[in-house]
Amino acid sequence: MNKSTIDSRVSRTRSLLQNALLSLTSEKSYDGITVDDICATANVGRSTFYAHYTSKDDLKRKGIDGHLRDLFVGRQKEAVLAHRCVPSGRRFGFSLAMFEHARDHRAHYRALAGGRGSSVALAAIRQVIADLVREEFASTGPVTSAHAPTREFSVQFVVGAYMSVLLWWLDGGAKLSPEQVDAMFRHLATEGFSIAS
Amino acid sequence: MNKSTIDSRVSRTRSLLQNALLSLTSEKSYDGITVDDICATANVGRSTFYAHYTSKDDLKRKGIDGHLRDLFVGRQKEAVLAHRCVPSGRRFGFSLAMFEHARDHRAHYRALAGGRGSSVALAAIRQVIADLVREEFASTGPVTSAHAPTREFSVQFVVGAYMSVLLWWLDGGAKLSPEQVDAMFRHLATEGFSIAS
DNA sequence: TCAAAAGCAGACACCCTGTCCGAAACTTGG
DNA sequence: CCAAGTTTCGGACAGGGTGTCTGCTTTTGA
Repeated sequence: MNKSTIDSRVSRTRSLLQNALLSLTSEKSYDGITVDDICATANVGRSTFYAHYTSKDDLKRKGIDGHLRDLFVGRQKEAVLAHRCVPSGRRFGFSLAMFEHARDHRAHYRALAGGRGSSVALAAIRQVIADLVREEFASTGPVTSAHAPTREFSVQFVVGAYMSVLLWWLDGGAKLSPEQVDAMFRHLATEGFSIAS
Repeated sequence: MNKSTIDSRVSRTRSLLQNALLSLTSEKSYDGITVDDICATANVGRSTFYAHYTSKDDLKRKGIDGHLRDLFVGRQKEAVLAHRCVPSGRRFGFSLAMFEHARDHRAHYRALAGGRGSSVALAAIRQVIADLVREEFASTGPVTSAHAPTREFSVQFVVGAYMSVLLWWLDGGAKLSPEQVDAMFRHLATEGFSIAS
């Protein structure tokens, strides 16, 4: 049997488990969900669960990774491409794509990152963004300035700001368009609050 | 016996438990700490624990309430005062005071906000900062710009960035001085990542 | 068709939680 | 100082979740 092809049973099981977790998350808090709950909802044996994932967090993490990959592997290419085609013109190329994606999958985001419990999901999303930012900083070179913020400091700054406005935007119902929040974010990030009145 | 006076054994026990949780939080993640760990560290019987608190979270909550009060109610006044003394010259006046405060009470912050889990404490701290920022924006007037970020958007942006670098700084052992991180934060916040090479 | 891969149920040991109890230790008012 | 009232302690207990393992059944794909 070819190792590279995935047994249909495997993908079926994983899909069932992922969906089960997703649907359960909208019913109760993440912490309150047990592996048993997930298996019962998915109609999958508990031992089978552990044959695929090492823990509940693992399931969630892999699920998020997968979803984010879908979101980005397709999208990000565009975004990354966009900012690379205009290397000096468009910083934070991930921004717009991410906002759009968040709006399109608002329910997902709510379930995974919403409320307060699921710190795992938030951390995962944060991780993805942090990687994107680091990559961008690496390609555009470090920020040169008088006060010389550390590279990592800059990353934390941007990621924190981004996550904050992203969640705020979603919690508020995403009334502004992705383009609007993207513009505002990019403006503050590049220009800052300079009193250049 | 007067009900209002507290048995010395009671206050002793509670203090021991609070301190135990505090010191344990700097060793391992909050989730990884068990009631047994706390009791062992505090040299308190497990049944005694449950005579005072209903759960680990209860212990944390009651501790946070007390500590946050101590930490902020007194200090916050200073911080607010500080930025009012130099209203136009120094944006984000809370920044330095907050960094210093965080360093001085690092153990406390770790325990209260450490890792990522304890959303309760994080939310409380975040709230305090958000209020300070809002107040500052209100006094210095809105940011005028082409892309016109919402007032609240700006608040979320700054608070998110601040919390992010604050936690990053603390998690890394607070090796940089408060003055340094303050300078870096203020620089990025006011100037942004403008490519003004 | 048939061997390999995956699924399943259930048992197991382990850990953590929260409750309860009686005995021992302590605090405090008289 | 003493005795009553409290608190603490340690251990036992049931309940529930975790993660592993095993033998058996089903499904897959060549």
